[in-house]
Amino acid sequence: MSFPRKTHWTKDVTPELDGKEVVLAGWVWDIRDLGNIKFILLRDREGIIQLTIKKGVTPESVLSLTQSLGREDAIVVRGGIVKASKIARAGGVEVFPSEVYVVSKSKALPIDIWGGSVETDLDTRLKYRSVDLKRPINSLIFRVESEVVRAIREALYNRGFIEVFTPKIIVTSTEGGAELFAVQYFERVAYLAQSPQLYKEELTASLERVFEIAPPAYRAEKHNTNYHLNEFISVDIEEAFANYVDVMDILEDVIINVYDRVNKVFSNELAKYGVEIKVPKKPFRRVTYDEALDILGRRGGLKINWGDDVPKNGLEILSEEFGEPFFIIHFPTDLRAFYTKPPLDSDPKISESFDLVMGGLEIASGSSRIHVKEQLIEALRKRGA
RNA sequence: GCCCCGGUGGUAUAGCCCGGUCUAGUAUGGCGGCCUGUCGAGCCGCAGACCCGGGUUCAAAUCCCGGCCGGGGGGCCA
Repeated sequence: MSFPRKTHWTKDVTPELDGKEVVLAGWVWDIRDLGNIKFILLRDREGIIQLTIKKGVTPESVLSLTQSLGREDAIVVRGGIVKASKIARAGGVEVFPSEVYVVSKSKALPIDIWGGSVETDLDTRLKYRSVDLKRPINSLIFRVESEVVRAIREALYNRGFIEVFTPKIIVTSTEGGAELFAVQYFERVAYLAQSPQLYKEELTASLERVFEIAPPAYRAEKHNTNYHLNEFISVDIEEAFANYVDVMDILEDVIINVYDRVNKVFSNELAKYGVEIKVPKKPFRRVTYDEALDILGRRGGLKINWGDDVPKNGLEILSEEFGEPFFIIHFPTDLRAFYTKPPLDSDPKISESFDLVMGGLEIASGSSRIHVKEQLIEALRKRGA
């Protein structure tokens, strides 16, 4: 079957186009049939618009065709735009179809995607994931994710970084810590990369500033929380001729650009779900590890031994204290990866390192790297490598 | 792996403690009908379910045992 090419997203059909003709395409979200007048809500990726079918106005062929339409049928519609003050939905615009093409009929859906009184269990939703993704909130999540990644790239390209892609099937651990997934690599065993870290460091020796949005990184840990995954998208950057303070500065730009872009593009849609974006301001607060422990001990009633990592509830207390995103800097050297550079102020127990914390979560970490070969070898020896 | 909780139409649930009144209730979705301005549309009608196996009992959705599946907590981990 042939049908005309889609000319507009539903969100682009605005009252200014009153009297114009458009071709829309999408899925039947809902039908309200009042007999001689019928309203079809058409959904595409960008939103929902109302099609109005009216006896005496709509052509007979369209009238009879729309009799048999059902929810989630895929259709293409040619029609005229009419500015309508009475309708609350779809920006006060309705479309009177002159032609309707049914691309594909839908069966009854196995789950509720309309967000009424029935909330489907996650497990059932995942079973019918392609249907579940029709829910507007899910489509929004994917579109925001895409914008976030675009904003990260934008900020980093502006800072002179280039994007690289490192191997994901590797022979051994690149960073230590988390367990690796083993995979059969022909006649031998290989592992899925947990981090692009060491590749990144090698790349700076020629390309200076690189980043990778790893698709994805793998950690073989049997954790079962909503903030730990076995497979996740990581953003890694590495810069030559720079230290941890320079990197925090870049990170601030990246974070602010992400919030700013998402706010500009999605503030209206997010408001429907009660989400309001606050764009953080530079510079982010920087507290030292020692200060953080002190604050937690005095105001949070949380005692942490020097040398231990700040636990999750500690980060939550500090987030409450500071509100905005903040850095914890100068972690104990032994707490960080072997390539992290000590000493700070000639104290080898303290490193040039930072964590970025937002909303009680550690969302990024970084450090100056050791650039003297002998020190690197020494650091590896200390860890028993 | 450990502790706790649960599995009833497509979906989400009530009923289970205290077995019979369950011919299993409700909402939503589906199907059919009515309505020329709906927007969580409304109204009328129809179809649709007790996870599997065993046991107790005159009688099991309901009680007991086993299995399978799912949820929550905590542990490890970023």
